Amino acid sequence: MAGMEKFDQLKNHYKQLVPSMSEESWNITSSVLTVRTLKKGEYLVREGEVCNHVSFINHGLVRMFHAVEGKEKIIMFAHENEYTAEYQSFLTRRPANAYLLAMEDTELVETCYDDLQMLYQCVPEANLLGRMIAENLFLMMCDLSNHEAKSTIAGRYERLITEIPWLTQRVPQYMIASYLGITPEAFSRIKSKAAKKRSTIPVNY
Amino acid sequence: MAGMEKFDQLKNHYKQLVPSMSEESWNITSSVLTVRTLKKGEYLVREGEVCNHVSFINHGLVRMFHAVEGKEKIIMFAHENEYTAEYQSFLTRRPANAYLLAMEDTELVETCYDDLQMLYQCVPEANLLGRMIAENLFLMMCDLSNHEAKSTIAGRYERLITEIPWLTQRVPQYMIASYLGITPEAFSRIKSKAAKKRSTIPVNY
DNA sequence: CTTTCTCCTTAACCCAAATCAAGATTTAAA
DNA sequence: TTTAAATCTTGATTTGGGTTAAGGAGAAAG
Repeated sequence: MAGMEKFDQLKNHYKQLVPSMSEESWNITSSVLTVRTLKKGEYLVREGEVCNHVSFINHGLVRMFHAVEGKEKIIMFAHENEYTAEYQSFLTRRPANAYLLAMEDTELVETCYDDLQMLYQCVPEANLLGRMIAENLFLMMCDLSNHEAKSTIAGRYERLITEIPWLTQRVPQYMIASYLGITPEAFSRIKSKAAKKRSTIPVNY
Repeated sequence: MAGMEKFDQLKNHYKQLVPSMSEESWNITSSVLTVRTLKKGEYLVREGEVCNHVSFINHGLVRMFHAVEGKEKIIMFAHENEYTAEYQSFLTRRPANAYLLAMEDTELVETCYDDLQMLYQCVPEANLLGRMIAENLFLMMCDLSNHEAKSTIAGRYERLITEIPWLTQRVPQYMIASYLGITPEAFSRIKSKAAKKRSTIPVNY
């Protein structure tokens, strides 16, 4: 079947989570998958719409954000081999609270809501898989909340550049500022202070 | 069996989530449940420990908080007929980032990690149940994050007193302040302003 | 090569909330 | 009931980050 290889990344991901998954279960699963491509700047989901798909990112980069008083507050970034969705809306079937936007040309492998419910009924491994995906999403939210609660902005910045170095390569700084919950100006100040602190280490004349 | 009725609340909760659950599945499940009672002020989990149980609250009240610079930042409250755990630690088997503390004398019905994994293997409905619990936890985190992102402190306070009125009855205000992410002093001022605003409604002389 | 965006930086000023401090009020204990 | 502890309120001061504004550097487009 044409384009079958587009599901390979997702298949690998499934096999990692559930090594015991049968070929038959995979065949049923893959029969409801669809590929979608987005150009840089296109929306996956808009606030107010019901999010009807869970998407696995083959390649590309997506950001999720709230629009608050005309400005955007970025919640998260997602990239290759990760899932993305306004999963709250997807689960509750209620309008999304956030936007999802492709920041680069992006290829997705998607499952729609009804098909996923069908899989939960028909494929024995699906609930296990669904549990692991929900658990992972939950853990991600925890990490987010932990970092926001525990660190100063400066500390969170230090952590970000060491733990997610690719972010600073692929994302402009004003978006990182939004992700940290501050203005670009404040972010700029913090950066220069941090740099100054580093250079305060004693130097020989 | 002595104390069997202590599992009734949890059984009801399961039946609501998974009406099709068989008696046999319930019997296997209940065989790994244990009851624990805590006095007011006792810890369920301390930061740095691995959280080894998921707990269903029969009665009582629990708070979860981060310790940051000697002060506590409250993440959530949990009460009767809700689950509580440092679920991030429970899932990852890594040290907890937060404390869980009984704020009243509390009775819990618990499952330990190994038993739960066994249930996932042996009880067909368990993965479905586990998925629903993880999804619910995820949705709760989303709500939390949404409100923090979208509302002013004053707005979040208004929402709190209308949607969770029992909180103000059972929890001192300085803890509600911590939950909202502000100091008790700031909370006091916001409250008095909000009260003043209400009394500004035209009055006849 | 020059122009035009887009993005980043720096400075001056402002404000909401933190901090510091002192009382007042409520609750629990003795 | 009196005392002690915990909680809540109010005021004065400080401060981190927001806002506004203006200039600079890079990348893309012409």
